[in-house]
Order: sequence, then C-alpha cells, then structure tokens
Amino acid sequence: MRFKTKLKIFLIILIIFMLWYFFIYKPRLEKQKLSEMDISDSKQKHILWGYPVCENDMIFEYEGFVSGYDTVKLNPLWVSYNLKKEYLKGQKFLKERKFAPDPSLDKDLQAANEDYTKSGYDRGHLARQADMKGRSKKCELESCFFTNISPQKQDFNRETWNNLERAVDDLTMRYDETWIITGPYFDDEIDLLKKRVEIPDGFYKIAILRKGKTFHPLAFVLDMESQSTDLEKYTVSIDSVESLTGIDFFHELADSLENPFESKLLPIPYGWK
DNA sequence: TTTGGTGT
Repeated sequence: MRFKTKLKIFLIILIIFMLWYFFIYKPRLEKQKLSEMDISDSKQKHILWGYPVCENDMIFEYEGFVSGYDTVKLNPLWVSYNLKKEYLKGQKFLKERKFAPDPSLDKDLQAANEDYTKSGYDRGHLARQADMKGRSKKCELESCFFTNISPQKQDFNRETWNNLERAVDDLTMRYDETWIITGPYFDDEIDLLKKRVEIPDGFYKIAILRKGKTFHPLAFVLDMESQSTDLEKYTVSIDSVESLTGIDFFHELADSLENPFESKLLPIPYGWK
C-alpha cells in the first residue's frame, strides 16, 4: 500500500473516532455524571456541595438557614437553605413579623430597625420567611434577624423579587427538594442607608432542584430596577453569578462536574408556571 | 398569600 493511501485510511479512522468521541461518547459521559451527583457528599444541613467561598463573611448557623454576613456592608453576602414541600405546606407559628438584631452579634456590627425606618427601603428577607414555616417558631424568628436582611426597594421587594420567590416555591412543590442560595451584589459606588447599611445594586438567586438523582440548577440575577415578571429574562449561568459576586459556589463538586454544571445557561423547566 | 410600611 502506498504511503498516501495509508495516510487517507488513517485520517478517515481518526475523523470517525473524533465524531464518535464528541457526538456520542462525551455527551453520554456528561449525562451520566450529572445523574451521579450525590447529595450524600454534602454533610451540611443547609448547604449543598460546600460552603460558598467568600471574602469578608462571618458565618451564622440557624435552625432554618445559614448566613454569610458582612459586618462592614451590614448585609448578608449569601444565605443558603434547604427547602422541602412539607415546609411549604406546613404550619406558620408566628402571627407577627418582628425584625431584630441577632443577639449573638455586637449591635455595631449589624443593621438595626432604625437604619430602615423612613428610609424608603424595605427590610428584605433573603431566606424567605414563608420558606421558614412548617418548622418551628424559633426558625421563623431567626429569619427576621438582620443577618438575613438587605435593603430592597419597595416595588422590587413586593413585586419582582416576590414573584421570583413564589416561582421557586412553586417549583419546589413539583420536585423532591430544593437548595437555595441568595444574596445581594454591589458595584464600586457605595450608597449607604443612614450612613451605615450599604444599598445593593441587585440580587442573585441560585436554586438547585432535585428530583430523584437528577439535579436541575437555576440561577437568576435581578438589578433593583427590574420590573418584569418574565423570569426568563433574568436567567444566567452560575459562573456569571460567581463573577458578579466574587463568591465560589459548590466548590466541593469535582471540577469535572462543577465546570459543565456552572457554565450552562439555565432554562426554567418547561411548563413550570 | 406573602411581601412589606407606620404608629401605638
């Protein structure tokens, strides 16, 4: 056989191999990997696949959620919690809402009711109070600590953000359980509430929906001026939340799983409404 | 329904 013929055969085999690898083997491998992601690796109650890796956060563990609080910005940088259907269907123990500082933290290092009064900004829950029901009175009370509160514009908190939170609750009712990480983001310009509490530019929310062994990640970024109720407009990849906030999420996932998981643009499950 | 506000 002539050299040229050998080369042709070799190239044909190579091309067939590459086609097989990229279009059959690799997609199948990735699909398998996603279905193999195991929550038993995550030992923490409120956190899936490792604590967020974040600068300047002081960690507070509560019955229903964990907060990474920034004692300079006087905002949580992230809060994380697990949400189950039975919590949402469960009983509410608290009739009134009472915002309060966390008694375990020095008052100078956290926001206070006076910072928000007549400021025009709502005391915005990050771990939703409605997500803390079905557990205990303590759980609901702790969600009103300022370690779980960020300034939110009224319209944003009560409409756009509320709409997203209700959507995540609705999705949770259709899955086995959900892990939620949510927090504010800030640009370089510092706006303060009563010269103390930094006003965020917007908020992110990551929700990992689990059904059986499969995980459906979702991520949203909404600036404080957002008014649309079309949530598709706010969907982003987890990577883009990381570059916006400087926080590394799910670092306990192996890189081979974390990279494809976090880089994808994440569509809302079909027929979610 | 839940998200909040102010004033007592």
